[in-house]
Amino acid sequence: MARAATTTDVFNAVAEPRRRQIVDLLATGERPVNELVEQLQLAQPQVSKHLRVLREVGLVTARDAGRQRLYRLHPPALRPIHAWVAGYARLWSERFDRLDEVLAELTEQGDGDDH
Amino acid sequence: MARAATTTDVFNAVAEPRRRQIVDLLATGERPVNELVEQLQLAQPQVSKHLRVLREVGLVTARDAGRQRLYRLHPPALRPIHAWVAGYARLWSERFDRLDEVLAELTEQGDGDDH
DNA sequence: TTGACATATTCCTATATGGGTATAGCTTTG
DNA sequence: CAAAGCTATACCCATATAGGAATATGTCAA
Repeated sequence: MARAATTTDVFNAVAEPRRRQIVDLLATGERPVNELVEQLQLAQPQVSKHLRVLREVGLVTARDAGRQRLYRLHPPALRPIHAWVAGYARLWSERFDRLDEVLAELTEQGDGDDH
Repeated sequence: MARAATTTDVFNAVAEPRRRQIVDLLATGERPVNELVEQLQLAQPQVSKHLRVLREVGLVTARDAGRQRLYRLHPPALRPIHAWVAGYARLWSERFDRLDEVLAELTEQGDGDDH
């Protein structure tokens, strides 16, 4: 067999540097493909393809605005990654041991929303 | 061009499900390839190959023990991923807003070690 | 030393991209 | 309606795997 499809897994989607760049660019807010192309110094078709992947894993959403299409970041899609890595964070920093406690407390208090 | 080499990037190394499984198995402690093969239900050569990738990105270290080779997890290698994702964590949970403050405080106090 | 174990490599194959280029599909403007 | 602007797709190509199978390498046991 070959590799697993990147399109169905957030880990894979984000493993591609360009796509991480796109995510970073969208961190500040909605952006048209147009602008991403410019910032990334990459051909428009390539950018559209990366956006497609990001859309399929739920990391971004699109909205039509005239002849442009505005893309917006959807952070919650990163949750699986965060959840996985966070489990190891305390293994390299003692600070996170105390953090576990803090988190536990905060969790009891209120509930964070999902997207 | 084609894809970037998975062997030089932790994000890519961990994008592969099997390799994440290996990391998880090593989370509890040192393990011989032998045992990983059994747990993963995967052929030995494949496991050795995945271990090679993990070794090259610094996620695991190996130690010879008789005819076995014991692999040990090296969590700090996950730092880049954690750093990147953590930045987005507060975007899906308000709890993390307060967490930012807590982190800032803890950072001032003492410094965590690196591996 | 020979044979059983435990791992790492090598070679081969099918497949999933990532980028390049051309083009189709829409929308707005003149 | 025609021209121009903005995106998404369709193809084509080179390349990096992930697995499979066989084999090389190194170590311990009889």
